[in-house]
Amino acid sequence: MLEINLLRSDRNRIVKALQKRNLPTEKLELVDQVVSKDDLRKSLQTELDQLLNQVNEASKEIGRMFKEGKQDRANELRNMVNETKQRSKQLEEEMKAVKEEIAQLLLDIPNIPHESVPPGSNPEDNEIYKDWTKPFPQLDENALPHWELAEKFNLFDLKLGVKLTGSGFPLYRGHGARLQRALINFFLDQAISAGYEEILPPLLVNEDTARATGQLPDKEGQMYMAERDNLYLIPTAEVPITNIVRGEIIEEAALPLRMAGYTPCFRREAGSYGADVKGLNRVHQFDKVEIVQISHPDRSYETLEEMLGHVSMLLDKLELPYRILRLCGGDLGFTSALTFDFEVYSAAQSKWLEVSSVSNFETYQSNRLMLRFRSQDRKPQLAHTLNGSALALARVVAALLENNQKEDEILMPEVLHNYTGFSSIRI
RNA sequence: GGUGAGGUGGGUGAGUGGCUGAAACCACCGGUUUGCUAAACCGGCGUACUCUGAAAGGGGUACCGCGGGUUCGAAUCCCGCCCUCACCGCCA
Repeated sequence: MLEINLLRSDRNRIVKALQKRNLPTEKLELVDQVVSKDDLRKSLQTELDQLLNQVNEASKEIGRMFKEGKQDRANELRNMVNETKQRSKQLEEEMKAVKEEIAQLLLDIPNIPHESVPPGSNPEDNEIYKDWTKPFPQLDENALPHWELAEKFNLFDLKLGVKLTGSGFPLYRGHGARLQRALINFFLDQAISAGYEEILPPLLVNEDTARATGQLPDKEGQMYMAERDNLYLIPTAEVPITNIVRGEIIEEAALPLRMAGYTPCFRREAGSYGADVKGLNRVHQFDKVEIVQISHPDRSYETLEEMLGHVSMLLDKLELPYRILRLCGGDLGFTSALTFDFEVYSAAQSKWLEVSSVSNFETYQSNRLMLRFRSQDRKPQLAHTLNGSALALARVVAALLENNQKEDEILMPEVLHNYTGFSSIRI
């Protein structure tokens, strides 16, 4: 959520920045609606506070009267207070309603794009922030896409996944399973040496948690739910990890907080069929190591750079061709101020696959989370939150398999040898 | 799942209807003292909203797990929920 005070004090800049997202004009009008609703809220607040003050004062007086034995005067006051209370009850209800309306409106206003976000409405307008300049892997004419390699080398089985669960739930086996485990460990080790604290969070979260990071109410349909217990399967480790600091006030000296965690991720992802969802390109369950930072507002863009560096380093070590995109206004996530996507080139499909998304949410998340830090002048202030995938496994695996295939084996990048226990996959 | 006890500020913990936004102690911050450190002493020390003020500040309201209720008045009484601990049951 955006802060109302910001909408109030910097209205024109915000509306202008929001235009980059290609919002329909009625969305832009929400800004003014929120502010005027909030004006109403303020005046109700003032009036209500005054009434309650009257009640409090009178109640004290009644106590005194009783002590002094002035029953009549006390009863008089009692009647007066009862009247005042009726009015204050009304006001309270009005207040509650107005507050809910404001909250609802705020939920519909996306984050303000960073000034560097390019205008544009669809993925073609994303800016190539860093392109791949070296040659792509040269494959044989009869090179196979990863889902065929999987069959040939017995690495994962989508049909078995269907048998056990349903489509989009891959079952990895043999070298395929070991490669998953190797990548997870590799990514975690890299995060730890970059100073992240390793977190192994719960995979199911309650409603409060899902709400605080914005999965509810907007993306309710994207999550699997355990209805009997009112719990949600996490779509990303971002949800439990960011919620660790929900409602906290952190000492400034402790910033930045660096946390990283491996979890499976569950996504319902209704819709969309065809080539884009073949093999491991898009699945309902996949593994991911997520990195999260809680940063000082003055330094959050340095933090973002640092995280980009971390993800680049991982891909360099895996020897995968990749490019970095700066998302345009139209493609930018609802809650993000600036997002960079990492795409890996999967040579047999001749396709760029998104393997990481690194974002700075500025105070948009922390405002909802009530996540603050104590600044030098002792005043609590909203912190900035950032996160990124480092990395999502399924598509990395797709690219590794496709790019490194030889006639009767698939070579593993050197950095993984100690993790996999093998340097190539053979039949 | 059953029974019992309990959830108070950063921590320990007092508080069973008005004088309690909350004692005391610890931690923390500022000061005095001191060659330095420590001790001692003095002072400060929650959050949100709101009004007022140029600001410093001052006033008000709410918050003692969460939500409702009783009452002129609730941390304190009543109801529902959540959670923690102990014992029993079950269990990787």
